[in-house]
Order: sequence, then C-alpha cells, then structure tokens
Amino acid sequence: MADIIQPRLLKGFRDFLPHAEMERAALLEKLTATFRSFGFVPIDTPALEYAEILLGKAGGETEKQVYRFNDNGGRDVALRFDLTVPFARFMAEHYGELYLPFKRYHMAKVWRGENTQRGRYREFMQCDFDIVGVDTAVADFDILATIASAMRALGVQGSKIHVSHRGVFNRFLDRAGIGEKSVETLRIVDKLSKIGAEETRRQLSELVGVGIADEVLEFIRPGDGFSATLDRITRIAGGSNPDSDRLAELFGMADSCGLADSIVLAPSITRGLDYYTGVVFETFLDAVPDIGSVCSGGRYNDLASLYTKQRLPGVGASVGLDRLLAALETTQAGSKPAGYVKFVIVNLDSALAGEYQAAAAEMRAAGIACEVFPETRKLVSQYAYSEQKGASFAVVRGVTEKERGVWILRDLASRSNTEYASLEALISAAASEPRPVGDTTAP
RNA sequence: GUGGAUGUAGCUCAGCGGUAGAGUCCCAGAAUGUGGAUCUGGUUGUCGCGGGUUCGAACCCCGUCAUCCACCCCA
Repeated sequence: MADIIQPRLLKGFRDFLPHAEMERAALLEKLTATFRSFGFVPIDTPALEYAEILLGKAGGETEKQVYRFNDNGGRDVALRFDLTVPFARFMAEHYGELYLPFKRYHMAKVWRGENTQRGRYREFMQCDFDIVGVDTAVADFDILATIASAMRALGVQGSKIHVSHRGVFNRFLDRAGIGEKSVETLRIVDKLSKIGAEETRRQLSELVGVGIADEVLEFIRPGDGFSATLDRITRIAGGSNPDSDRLAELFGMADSCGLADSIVLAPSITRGLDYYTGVVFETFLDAVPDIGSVCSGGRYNDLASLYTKQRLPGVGASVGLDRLLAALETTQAGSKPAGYVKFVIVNLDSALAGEYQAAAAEMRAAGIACEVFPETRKLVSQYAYSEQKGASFAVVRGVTEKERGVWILRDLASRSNTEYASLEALISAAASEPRPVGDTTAP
C-alpha cells in the first residue's frame, strides 16, 4: 500500500473553492467589460522570463522577493512579480508591430516571495491598464475615468480617487532645498494617513529640520476642495507651472463629466515607487478606507528605456483584486451569488434518461443553463444538490408524471410545485419568472 | 526578513498531564415519491507535522509547517 502524500499548500498560495472563484470571476468579467468600453485591448505575457529582463532595474527590496531559479537548461529565470516590467519588454519587443497610443489591459497572476498577511499573498492577481505613447491630460483623465467607471460597475457604493502630482511635489522640495532627500521625504509623507500628523512631523523634523518639516506638512495638509488645495500647493511650490496646470486640466474634465465629487486632490499621496514622474493616484472605498488603496497608479516618463531607445511615456493603474474582494466582502456580507445553472432536472428513473437529456437540450436551446442529475437518488438529496448549485428550480418528472402527461416545476426557494402540460409551457413560465435568482438571505 | 499570537470533528469552539468533548452540520428512522418544526438513534478526529520529557502528552519542552497581527514594503 502506497503512503498517502499529505495534501498541502505553499505559504501564501491559495486554492479557490467554487463560491470564491465565482465571485472572483464575476469581478474580472465586470472589469473586462469596463476596460473594453474604454477601448483597452487585452494582451498576455509569459509567467516565466529571463531574470535579467525582469530584474533589470529592480532594487534590493524587489530582488529579494522575486522567485528566481535555474531551469533544466541552466537558464537564469524568474517568475514575473508585476505586470509593468513584462509590459515594458513587450512594448520594446513588438514596437514595430504596434500602433501608438497603445491602450492595453492585462489581468494575470504575479508572484512575490514576501511575508504574508491578510489580503497579501505570494501569488495574487493584478489587473493593469495603461495608455502608452502619449503624455496628455486626456490620457491621464482616461485612466481616472476608467477607475471611476470600474468602481461603479463593481457595485461599490462610494469611492474617492486621491490624486496628486509628483512634479509639483518635487518643485516644492527643490524650492525648500531638500531635493536630494526627496525619496526619504516621500516615503515618510506617504505614511501620513497611517502614522498621523504628529509622528509624520517628528520623522520629518529628524530628516530635514523642524522649519522645513512644517512646510512639508503645510504642503500635504488635506485641503478644502480641489481648486483651493491646488492653489495652495502651487503657491508653496513656487507659483504657476505646467504640472499644476495638468492637475487643473484633469479636474476640469472631471467636472465636465460629473466626476468632480469622486476626485480628491491629496498632496500627501505620492506612491512609494520611484518610477512615477507625473500624476499619481490611489482609490479608497468610503465604506472601508482602512483597507487601503484598491486601485493605484500614475504617470511614468519612460516605460521601456531598459529595452529600447524609443521613448514611451505612459499612464496606467492597477486594481488590487484580492484587496478589493476583501473590501467587498465586508460591505456585501452574506450575499450569495446566483449559480451558473438555473435548472436541475431531477433524475427519478433511469428508464427516462433519454427524456431528461432531451429536456435539457431543449432548455439550453432556449438559452437556459441547466443540468441533469447524474444518477437516480432520492428527491431530498437531489433538491439539496440543486440548492448547492444555486439553481432556482428543479424539474421533476417520473413515470407517474409521464403517465399523467405533466411536468412539475419546483421552486426551490418557496418549495412549491406547479404542474405544466408540456415542457414548453414549463420553460416559458419559468422564463417569465420575475423572482431574482439566488435569494437565500431570508431567515 | 524581524517580533508577537494561534493551529482539537466539515464549521464555531471547550478541554491544558490520566479512556478526546459540546453546539452546529451530516446520516438513518418515526412519514414506503416531495427538503423547513419535533423526537429517537448514529458517524464524525493522523488533537497541524516531527522529535523529546513522563508510567502516561491534545496539554510540558524543542524543532518544523501554516494562519493571523505589527514592522518593512506593497496590490
């Protein structure tokens, strides 16, 4: 007798049971529809690439997190840790075959060997969308509008996109004479909402001195409105400049589209990553702000400079699918998604197997998802199965019903039966049934 | 990577040196083809895994794996 191998999973890697995977799939479908409605096209790239390609610009932190090994041919390879670096390689590789501006979306798994936590895993899904080849306010706004649209499509009650501009911040830093400490300053500032104003002030004072720390705090102070805040940071940064103008343009477009309320100018958000050069943004849900940003991104000057001499400016964002799922779970607790199948054809007699299959075929032809229970089992068990599958109805027909010439439609939620003289009558009656599917929340 | 907490039935948890338990769920029957109340009976298990101490370990010790929390960083 062979020893049983203990079934187990690697730290930070997960299985998805049908219920969870159906929720995830539903989310991806909504995002896909949104991206397509804005003109983004899909691409895919390999999970595994030459380590040299993926790690080209990576700093110490990233490098430690990358899954890297030698393949059987001795090649130095690594699993992708985000979708942006492979995208850069992709653009350089296919530059001649593509048109600009290029708008793509890419939803795929990435891997990072970092320590796990709630909502943070070693294998997780990223949903990126970018516009490369242009550096305009229109492109920036397109990304913001896509985010807002996606949030609406996902059924999020309320969300705010916090926007800022790296350029304006850098002007301010240069003016304050701490340009060379920009990276450290940005890192501290980025934590404002987490550690509070006092702690931010203390850390900043340590880095640049009390006077300048106060200036920084004044710069990042939450404002009273987009325009007022923009005026203030522009003044502190030394007056009118193209970056402030870009922000004003963005807000103008948002206002025209009725999105002014969804967008907040938040000078304290700067994004940790240093490759952003223009607007940066993070998206927070009104209901669960403490879960963090569910969609972040920004503008970068040069996407693919490591792989090509072509200059490719771009702007894009990434939806944190797992975090978003966690957030939606807290706001829509207890909701059970409808099953894929609406009908289960109960199997009462193996002599009627052909009839069951014919009925199923007819229903599918009518556009109704259904399945035949695959063995004769007692009714209780078949009803329970049907409910597990999220079906609304069971179709019951045994020898007695056949003799009587009837089809029984059982409403699984109300547990009531209705008889029909023909399958066609049953189908049309069920098709006009207004009751929403999957309503199992009632006590 | 650093520090802390936790792993017992499918689920929620109790037990903390002396025969593994409760609730729930599930199964069977009272109702021989129609699931929800009630009653009766029944099954739940490598006590995360591997060592050690002990007459005896779910319990104490060491290691290990996993989860959660904080730091770090990020999606």
